[in-house]
Amino acid sequence: MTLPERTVERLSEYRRSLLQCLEEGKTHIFSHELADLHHNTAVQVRRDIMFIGYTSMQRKGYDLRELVDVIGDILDSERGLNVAVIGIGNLGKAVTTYFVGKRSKLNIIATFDVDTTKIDRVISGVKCYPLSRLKEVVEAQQISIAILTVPADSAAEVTAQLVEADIKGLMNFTTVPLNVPPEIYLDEFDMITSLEKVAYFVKSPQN
Amino acid sequence: MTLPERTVERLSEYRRSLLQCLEEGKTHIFSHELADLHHNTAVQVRRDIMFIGYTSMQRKGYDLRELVDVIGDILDSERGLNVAVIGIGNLGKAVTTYFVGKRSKLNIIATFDVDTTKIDRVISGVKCYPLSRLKEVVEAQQISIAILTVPADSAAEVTAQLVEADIKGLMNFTTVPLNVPPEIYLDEFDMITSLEKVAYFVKSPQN
DNA sequence: AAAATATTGTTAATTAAATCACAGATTCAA
DNA sequence: TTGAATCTGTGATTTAATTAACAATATTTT
Ligand SMILES: NC(=O)c1ccc[n+]([C@@H]2O[C@H](COP(=O)([O-])OP(=O)(O)OC[C@H]3O[C@@H](n4cnc5c(N)ncnc54)[C@H](O)[C@@H]3O)[C@@H](O)[C@H]2O)c1
Ligand SMILES: NC(=O)c1ccc[n+]([C@@H]2O[C@H](COP(=O)([O-])OP(=O)(O)OC[C@H]3O[C@@H](n4cnc5c(N)ncnc54)[C@H](O)[C@@H]3O)[C@@H](O)[C@H]2O)c1
Repeated sequence: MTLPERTVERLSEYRRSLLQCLEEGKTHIFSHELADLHHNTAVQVRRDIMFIGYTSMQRKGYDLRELVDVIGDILDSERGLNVAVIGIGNLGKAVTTYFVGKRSKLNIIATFDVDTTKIDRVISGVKCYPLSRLKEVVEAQQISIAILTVPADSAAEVTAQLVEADIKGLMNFTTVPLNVPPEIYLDEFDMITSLEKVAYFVKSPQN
Repeated sequence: MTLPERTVERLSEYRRSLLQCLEEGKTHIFSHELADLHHNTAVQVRRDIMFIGYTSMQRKGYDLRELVDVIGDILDSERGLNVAVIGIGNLGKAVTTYFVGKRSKLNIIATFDVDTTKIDRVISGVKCYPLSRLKEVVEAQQISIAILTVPADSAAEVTAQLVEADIKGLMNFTTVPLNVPPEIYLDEFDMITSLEKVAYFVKSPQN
């Protein structure tokens, strides 16, 4: 059984808050507390947790450590997944720098570019390969996820190469919608849309 | 009447494709063509367009120019909205550089930081102010939207200042969920969640 | 100019997501 | 040790979003 997309997102968000609470020395949390940390209701939290089959200590709230582990069992791959960043410009660099070392189960282990001045450079310990070696490196290093940060006008072409290289999941930062076969999971991570949405709701408030 | 959030997002996406088609010299587009460009069905496209009250030339498809204008009437504010980027590190810099000059109705006109070495520096023509002048500058320059790219551990505090400065909309790039009063529109633009979602669906494919 | 075709706009049906409502479990207070 | 209070887990219900179905209309073909 696969979970609803929104539930997966919320679980990822919950986990971060839970880890934060653990660091602060807490051991348990109530559904309404977790709800308050997110923009969410206690029922929704309980429903999400029900989905993953975890049950709490009655009346004590959820055990933070246990819940974090259960979410990990759901979200993470046991051996972790390897990730590559394609196009190491302003955004690609920021993303790489930021992510390296953050999530133990998602490792950025390679970057790719066509700019010869960037090739072989190392950013936060991650080496930049020429795009021409994409397929070879993806295979050798078992990379399953690509983060696409190339210019919009090469996005389609590079995506074709990623498909060819047998990538399994793709997070698209560019502003053009991509086309991939259905077995590849694609997330359109679109800043312009999000900003325009904010602008719309600023202009036309809900209530 | 305000539109459903998802419809607003799709309209923003459609517009970009429509502008692209215009540049390529096309004048009309069918609902199924627009659907194919996005990950979407023709019915959904027609429904979205119905929402905004535009009707096509029967059988000729939608007039690109007209449709772009109608979407503009819905999404854009007549005089445009002013935007500030808060925290001009790796990500803030990338975002600022990228957005400046892109959308005519959304203008990044100021950035803010606490790092004295960054203050007064100009990035892509946009000046960096000390955060202490936030309220003053927001008011003077009529800034209504903030893009938050400060470190996670100062996010809450800076957000309080943004609320105090009477910002109307907020796009949060940090990894902590924020709390703002309900009249402020908040978009949690969360890369970690998106990447973890990709990882989950790579691990557990849908079909 | 009749028939076949293609496309929209919209009502109705379906599906998915969120919320309500409440029984059961546990704790606390007296 | 009874009763009130608190919190979870979940069936039932509601709401929201998507999809199906099709009449209406314009265009093309014969
Ligand atoms: N910077 C942002 O905040 C931002 C916001 C929204 C969208 N985007 C999108 O993200 C993408 C990257 O933005 P950026 O600001 O980092 O641009 P950039 O120009 O700084 O970086 C692009 C990088 O891609 C490399 N590149 C070019 N063609 C390539 C190819 N075929 N294969 C591999 N690498 C290639 C370039 O050498 C460069 O290093 C763009 O598509 C942009 O639309 C960026
Ligand atoms: N870089 C990424 O790709 C990425 C990805 C996901 C999330 N994020 C989040 O975005 C935020 C920024 O990331 P980054 O990589 O650009 O970090 P960064 O350290 O490069 O930049 C942070 C900037 O904020 C400034 N700053 C610090 N405190 C401030 C304050 N109180 N007010 C104003 N400015 C302040 C710093 O001087 C610095 O210029 C972080 O919260 C991070 O969690 C970044």
